Amino acid sequence: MVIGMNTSTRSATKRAEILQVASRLFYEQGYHQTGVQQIIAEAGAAKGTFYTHFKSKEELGLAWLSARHTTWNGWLQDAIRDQPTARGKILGIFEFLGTWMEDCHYRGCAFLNTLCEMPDCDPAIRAEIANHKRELKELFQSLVAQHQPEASQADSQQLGTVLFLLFEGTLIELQNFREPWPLDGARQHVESLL
Amino acid sequence: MVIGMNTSTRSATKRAEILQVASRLFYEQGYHQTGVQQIIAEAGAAKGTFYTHFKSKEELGLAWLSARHTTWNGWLQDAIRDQPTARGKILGIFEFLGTWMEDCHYRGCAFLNTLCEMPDCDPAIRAEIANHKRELKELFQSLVAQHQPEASQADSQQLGTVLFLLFEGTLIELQNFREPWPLDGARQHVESLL
DNA sequence: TTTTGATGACCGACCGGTCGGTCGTTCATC
DNA sequence: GATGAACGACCGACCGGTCGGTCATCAAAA
Repeated sequence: MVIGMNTSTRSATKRAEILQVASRLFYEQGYHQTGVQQIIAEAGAAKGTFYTHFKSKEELGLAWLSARHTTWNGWLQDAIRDQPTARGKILGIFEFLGTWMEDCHYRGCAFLNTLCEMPDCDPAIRAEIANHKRELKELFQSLVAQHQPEASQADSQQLGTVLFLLFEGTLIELQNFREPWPLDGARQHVESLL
Repeated sequence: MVIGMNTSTRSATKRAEILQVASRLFYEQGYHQTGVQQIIAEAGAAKGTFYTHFKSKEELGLAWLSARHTTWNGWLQDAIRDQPTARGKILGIFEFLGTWMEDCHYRGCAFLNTLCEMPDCDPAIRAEIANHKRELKELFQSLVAQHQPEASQADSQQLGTVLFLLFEGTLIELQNFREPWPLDGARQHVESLL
């Protein structure tokens, strides 16, 4: 029993180690710039071990994005959980951009980076990216609906969409310019809208 | 004289052919997904010819973005030139997104794609990308200033920044979802702002 | 006017290295 | 003995880049 757990633990650990190292490298260097050899070297695994856990590099990429979705949403929820109002939560999402950007490893959104990097990738990867962004858009829309309960659903969805698009634009331009003004401009506009 | 011109013409043509083919492939497949071998094969050139005209693949990438800046700005100017008012021009920029997206080869913004693809690239490439976006932001800001001559410069710059960020978010989400709703949402918001 | 030598665009074989992926083997666990 | 995780040598293809050489052009020498 205990030994059996050790076995599966070792296996699970190896797979997890590979995934963890790959996640860091994919994010920091990009998917195409990161080779399987580098991943296994830094994870201390052999080539064969890699391919017992992942049938291809692309499947590892998909596992990375899938895990990243959970991780990133956790960060976001941590950042806005303590905000009592919907308005505070919406502004908190933009504030979160600021703290995230200050991270020395900030390299923008993993999903957008992958989207831009892989024009004709596996449909499963495209779906993972679209799903991540769709959920974020719907978060904005539901928060707007909370903040403006008297508004029509169409109006809430419209404003939520705009906030989402503004967030995405801010995200990408923070990555581009590495300066705080996109966030300042977006924050000010959002405050005036709500 | 004439023969001399033929010589330089032939050279210029070869270089131009390589650059033209590379521009298409870089945009459609991405920079890293496109190899020098494929470029020269489709351009009908030899490896050595490539390296007489470009000292490296990266220099070709820079030449691509530099030319793309001119080309894309030309498209944009063509799209908004006939608009008599600043408001019309601003809305025209967003309309331009729609016609651009309908292009069967639409793959988003070459500059953002390259930014996302190359986290630690040549500073000259980063500068080319930042410059392209800076000019677009300033176009929005100057159009806002024309549209609201009574507003303070700070207010014009603020609104121009927001329009720019909204444009960028729309751009990237059109690429992501390949659906018209991001553009519809952005257009509606811009109309209500102006 | 003809010959010659320098120039440089163009060519394609070739370089070392890396790519993603396979496979036969070892070895711990049950 | 059976199972399967872990290993690492190995595969062909491709990567960006180099290099020796051909040939057309053209200015200078004969």
